[in-house]
Amino acid sequence: MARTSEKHAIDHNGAAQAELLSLIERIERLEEEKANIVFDIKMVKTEAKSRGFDVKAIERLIKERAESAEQRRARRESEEITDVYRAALGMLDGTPLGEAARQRLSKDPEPEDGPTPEEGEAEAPVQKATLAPEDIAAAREAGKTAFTAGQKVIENPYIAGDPRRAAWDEGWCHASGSDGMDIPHAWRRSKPARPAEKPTDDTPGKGEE
Amino acid sequence: MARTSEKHAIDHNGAAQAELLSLIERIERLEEEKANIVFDIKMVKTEAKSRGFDVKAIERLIKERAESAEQRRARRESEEITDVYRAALGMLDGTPLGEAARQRLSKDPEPEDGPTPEEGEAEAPVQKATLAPEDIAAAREAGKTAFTAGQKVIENPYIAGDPRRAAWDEGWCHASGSDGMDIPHAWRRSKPARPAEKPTDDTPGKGEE
Amino acid sequence: MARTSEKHAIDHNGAAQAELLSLIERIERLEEEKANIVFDIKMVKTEAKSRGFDVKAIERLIKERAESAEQRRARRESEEITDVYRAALGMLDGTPLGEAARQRLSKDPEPEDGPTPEEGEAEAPVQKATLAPEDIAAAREAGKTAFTAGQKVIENPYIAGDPRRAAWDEGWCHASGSDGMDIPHAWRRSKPARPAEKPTDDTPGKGEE
Amino acid sequence: MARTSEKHAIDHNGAAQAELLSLIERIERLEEEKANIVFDIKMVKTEAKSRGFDVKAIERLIKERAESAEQRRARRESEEITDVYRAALGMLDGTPLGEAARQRLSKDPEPEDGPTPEEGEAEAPVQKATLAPEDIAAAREAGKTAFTAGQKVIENPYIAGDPRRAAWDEGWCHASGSDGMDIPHAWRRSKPARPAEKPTDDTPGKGEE
DNA sequence: AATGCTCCAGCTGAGC
DNA sequence: GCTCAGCTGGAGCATT
Repeated sequence: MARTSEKHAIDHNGAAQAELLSLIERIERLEEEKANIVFDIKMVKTEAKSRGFDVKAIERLIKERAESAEQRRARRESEEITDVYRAALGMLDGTPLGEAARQRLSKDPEPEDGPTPEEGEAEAPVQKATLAPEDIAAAREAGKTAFTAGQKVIENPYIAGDPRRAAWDEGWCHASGSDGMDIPHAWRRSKPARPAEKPTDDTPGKGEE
Repeated sequence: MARTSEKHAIDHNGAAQAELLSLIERIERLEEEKANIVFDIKMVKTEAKSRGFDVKAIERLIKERAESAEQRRARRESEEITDVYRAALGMLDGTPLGEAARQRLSKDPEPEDGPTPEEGEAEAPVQKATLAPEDIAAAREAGKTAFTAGQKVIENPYIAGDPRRAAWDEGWCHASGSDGMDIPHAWRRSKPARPAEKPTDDTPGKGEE
Repeated sequence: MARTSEKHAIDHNGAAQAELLSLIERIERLEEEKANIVFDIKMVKTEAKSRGFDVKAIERLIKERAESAEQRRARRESEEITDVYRAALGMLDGTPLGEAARQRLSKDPEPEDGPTPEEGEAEAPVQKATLAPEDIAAAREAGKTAFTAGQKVIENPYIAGDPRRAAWDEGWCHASGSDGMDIPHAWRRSKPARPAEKPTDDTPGKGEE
Repeated sequence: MARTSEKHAIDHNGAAQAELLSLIERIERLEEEKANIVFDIKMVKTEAKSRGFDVKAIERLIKERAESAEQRRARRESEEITDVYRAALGMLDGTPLGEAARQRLSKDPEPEDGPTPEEGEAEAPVQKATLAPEDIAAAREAGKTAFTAGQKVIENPYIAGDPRRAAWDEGWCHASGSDGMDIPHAWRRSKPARPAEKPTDDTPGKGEE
């Protein structure tokens, strides 16, 4: 320990140790902060749960919100394809096709043959391209109005595949949230007695010829 | 196991070592087999990809097929709730509500007040309970017929929330697979030119007043 | 689009579905096999535990045994460095330096100044290079003899840093295993504090040799 | 959004949405902070690497430093047992037994037969219990002195199993760090090619108390 | 090609 | 006793 008289002994020699220690302590400090934050997150989730929200759903939403446009596109596409495959394997049981999968399936296999002129009939099956933004906006407003008028969300007049369907939904939901009364029941995690649970046909014969 | 008269060397002493070694070798053998299988799985996935399938979607399906009834129920519910929340936050942008979420939202907030008599109007919004299995089956057949007749999948006559909608879908899809021609284009992973992509406005202002 | 009567209808159409289903089922089959093996591995580990072995240690050994030479070298070096750092931070508390770290630390800081001729004194601190293989072998034999003579493993005459120290250890250990009686006590997981750990007999059936 | 005169306007309607959004945003905020910290940690590690430290070793040390006493004990024991097993399988090749494993192996197989009176001979194989703290301290000082006198770390006079061995090591290492000159060569990751690692002295500020 | 990063499943320890 | 959160280990993926 003697080591002569320099004052700067300690801050010079052993520089490597000091450096190492410094690095380690910096990391430890950061790890501690991180642990705090992780704890906070857990607390918020606990709170959410205690208020009746589905934490898993919240987590999924947060993930979606964080997605970049490209990631979102990729996820959407993958989900659509899953729907298509699911339909192919006869696994729909009870769950209708998602809209996007519907669109994908309805795509003409030989699109290069030209446009599909029969598009444009009855109710609303309109090509996205042919709809003006104001049509979309109108549908949104219609949805709001519908909610105000007491209509149900399932009374959306647009059929699947029509972009106005989504817009109407949004309008309805928005109105239900900010203009109507609180509709907490639909928001909460249901957990209603779990009436059936058992007699469900467990893992049915997957057989599919 | 003989272990008779020998100087008790190899088979007795070192019993612990032998035991240990045996255990380790058994595990190693199993690990090797496992590695082989993992490799095989990877190969199959590679093959699937090379044939144009979306491996991620396949993995999702395999997971679903392996689910127990309870797990399936839980997953479904969580997905529904996610939809509901997504709608609440105005994140639908382009994706209409899923059917289940629609049902959930349309549930009367005070179901204990009695049945909802106004149910039963126009097109097809029928309560699941009131539909006989033969109705479902009929819808399925109708779907098949519709496909044969050249109708598109988006022309499903049943509105969202009607269980026959899913049945019709299944019929249509089934027919499209086994009675129609092969429709590979819709099945394959699209990757079609990615026409837009471009100035993608990543993480747009999430602003939703 | 219809395309009705071709002969190759069934074996062509739905080809994509059939292909998809085939791929999925192949994967499922493999996954099942994998699950079986994973289960077997778990069983063996359970057995090992029930016989008093430390499963974590066994896993570590299996990993080491699977290592390539290069991986082994890398792991060793990283461990040495950890020792060196640990020493630097005064974290040795009770654990002496590992041999390798000792070597590393004893390396002359300025190796370019020339060889370190002062190497070769007293007890045994001999350079690896200067030791003939027969010296190593002799040390190994000495270890065996020492065990037979009732010496303890801590009576290894070679000092740290001498490669013969390891050889002697190996000889001693080998003798303790194959020439002596089984010495199970040292092999078993000690659990000294909690003397009885209750009459717990986890996974009971599993024979206790 | 109007929300003017209703009594149950802001604090009632849309309450669930607002609540949900609030929760989600709180989590997002925290996640963002967390991401920042994770990034910082990565940066520090990168810096450490660029200064020649072995990041993996640093991570290991941080983990050890964070361990509770019980965890530390458990880890130590598991490592010892690994050594013992390794020896049993003849995997020592080149690596002598660790001290702890040595101790464990030297434990009398039948401790219940009575105390081991032959303990206490020649050089230093002293029971921990019989060593006074001052003996340990003395060994530590001896280690320091030895370093000052130019001795090598491998010249530790205490044999394996003697607690003073570790103390001597600590003294030596401490002296090598704080009283000697910096001995960076032994500290650095050995990458022998890059002899100097530049005069890099990034981010010097970092308090060196 | 090799490395590092990220995600995911499976396991373990706590807590109601 | 059961669940559940945290964690470790591994596989896949992107990058250089």
